This record gives sequence, structure tokens and C-alpha cells, in this order.
Amino acid sequence: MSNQEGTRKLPSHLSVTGQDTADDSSTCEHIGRMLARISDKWTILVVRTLGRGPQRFNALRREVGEISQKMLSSTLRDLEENGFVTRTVMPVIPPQVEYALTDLGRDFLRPVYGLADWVIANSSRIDAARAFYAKKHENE
Amino acid sequence: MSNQEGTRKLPSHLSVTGQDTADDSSTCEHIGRMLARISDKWTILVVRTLGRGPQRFNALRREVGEISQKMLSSTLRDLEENGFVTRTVMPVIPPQVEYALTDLGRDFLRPVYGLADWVIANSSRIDAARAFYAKKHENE
DNA sequence: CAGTATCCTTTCCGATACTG
DNA sequence: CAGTATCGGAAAGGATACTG
Repeated sequence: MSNQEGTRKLPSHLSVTGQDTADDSSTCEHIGRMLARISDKWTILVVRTLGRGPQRFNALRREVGEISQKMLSSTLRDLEENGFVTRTVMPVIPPQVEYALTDLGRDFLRPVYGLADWVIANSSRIDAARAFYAKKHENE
Repeated sequence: MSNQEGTRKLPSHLSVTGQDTADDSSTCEHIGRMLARISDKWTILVVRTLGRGPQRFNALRREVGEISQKMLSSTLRDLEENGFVTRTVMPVIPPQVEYALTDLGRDFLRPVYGLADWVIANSSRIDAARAFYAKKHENE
């Protein structure tokens, strides 16, 4: 079941999910389960922020933005469970807990940056599209 | 730009936009709003599926997988509102409605494939990490 | 400081029924 | 075929209080 790709076969610039791939429903559901675990807003933002370096809890919270302590702690717990971050408790008083990306988490940084950069670069296009859509449907 | 913790080495993963640390407060929230609109599981899967070509509603539904008609229609409406897809109604009986990516949607395909490909390529690593985490915390 | 526990409101989402 | 409308349970998520 565990089909770790031992041979580094990086296909091409085109995606392995392209049209030539047999993409049956089980594959799709598998992708769906994985995506459900990692493709939410807070996960992306937290990973992206941790990409700038290890952070302690409250510093991380300030840097991420408007995240509640509940969401940050649960997001970090999920990230730790999925092997993306490590949680290191320093035995001092007051306690310090440092979060850092693992190798897997740093690898994940690549698609995360890809997504975040795209959003930053194209947010004005989205805003324009939304304004256009709103104007077109304002009489409904 | 200045890091208050001295000369910590920032991992300069190349950002397409060249954004490093200039997004502390408002930009981060802006990214968050955008991410909240497009980074959910169904949006990613639907865009990825539409990347293989225009599709009608039920064909799309079968191809995406276990998505309800409610979620598919609302996801498609959001995608249309954000300017990622067009909705074309063919005036025939029975009605046919074709969904296709816009230019913006096709651009979005690149980070979406990046994310989906990464998930496919690394799901076994995530599974392994989860198993390890579960074993480590089984006595709790 | 770094959380957990609890309450409570909001939102999500599936199921079902109905429409052009 | 391609949806919308409505209901109800489940889950997400914020606010507050409390703990080592």
C-alpha cells in the first residue's frame, strides 16, 4: 500500500495530474482526504509563517494575524500530527515552546508559497472579477 | 526588513512576488481572506478536474468524486463569482450547462496542480508521520 | 507563557423534495 | 438535466475562564 517513490522520477514541467493520468475515483478520494487535512486557510498561513523560521506560540500568533489561540493550537497540533512541524518545550519558567518545520514541512513550503504567491499576485484580478459579477447580478 | 533577533538566516525560498517580510498585518489578513475563498478541498478538486477540459454538471460531479450536488453547485457559484469559471447554458431540452475555466482559472491551475501533485507525491510520508505520531501518543 | 476546558453561536453539509 | 429550497444534525470557530 505504501508506494513510496524510491526512484526520483520527476515527470516534467507539466503535472502528473494532467489529462494522461488514470485518475480513478479512489485516487480522487485519496487526494480529497489529504487536501482536507492540509488545504485550509489557517494551515496554509501558519506553514507559510513558519517558513520564515522557528517561532514560539504567541510570536507566531501575532505574525499570522487574526487567529484565535484555539485555532492556532489546534492547527499546530494537526500539523504536528501530520509530521509538518516539531514542538519543542524548553524547561524554563515561564515555559517556552518553539515550533519549527520538519523536512516534510519545508518540502510542503514549496506548494504553499506557490499558492500564497499566486494569491498575492492575482488578488486584484479576483477583486475585479467579483466587482464585475456583483454589478452584473445587482438586479436580482 | 530588519529581523529583531539578530542575524537569523531567513530561508530565502524564492517568492515569485519577491515578498519577504513586508506583509505583517494587513497584507496577511488580505491573504487570509483570499485563501479562505479558494483554499478549501472542493474548490481545489473542482478546479483541478476542470483543468482537464470543460464539463457539464453531472459529468463533473461524477469525475470529482464524492461531492453532493449542493456542494458542487455552491462551489461552482463561488468559482464563477471569483472569476475562475464560466457558466454557459445551452438553450436545448433537456438543458445543458457547461462549466469551463477562464483565463484566471487556468492561471490558478498552476498552484493548484502544485498542491495536488505534492499531496499525491507525499501522501505516504504523511501517512508514515501520522502512524509514528499515533504510536508515540498511544498511551494517553 | 502556553496552553486546555467550556459554552455558545455560526456555518457547513447531506438528505429530501420540488422546479424549469 | 441542472439545478433551487428547506430542514436538521454535525462541525467549525470565537469568547471567556482557568491551569501548570
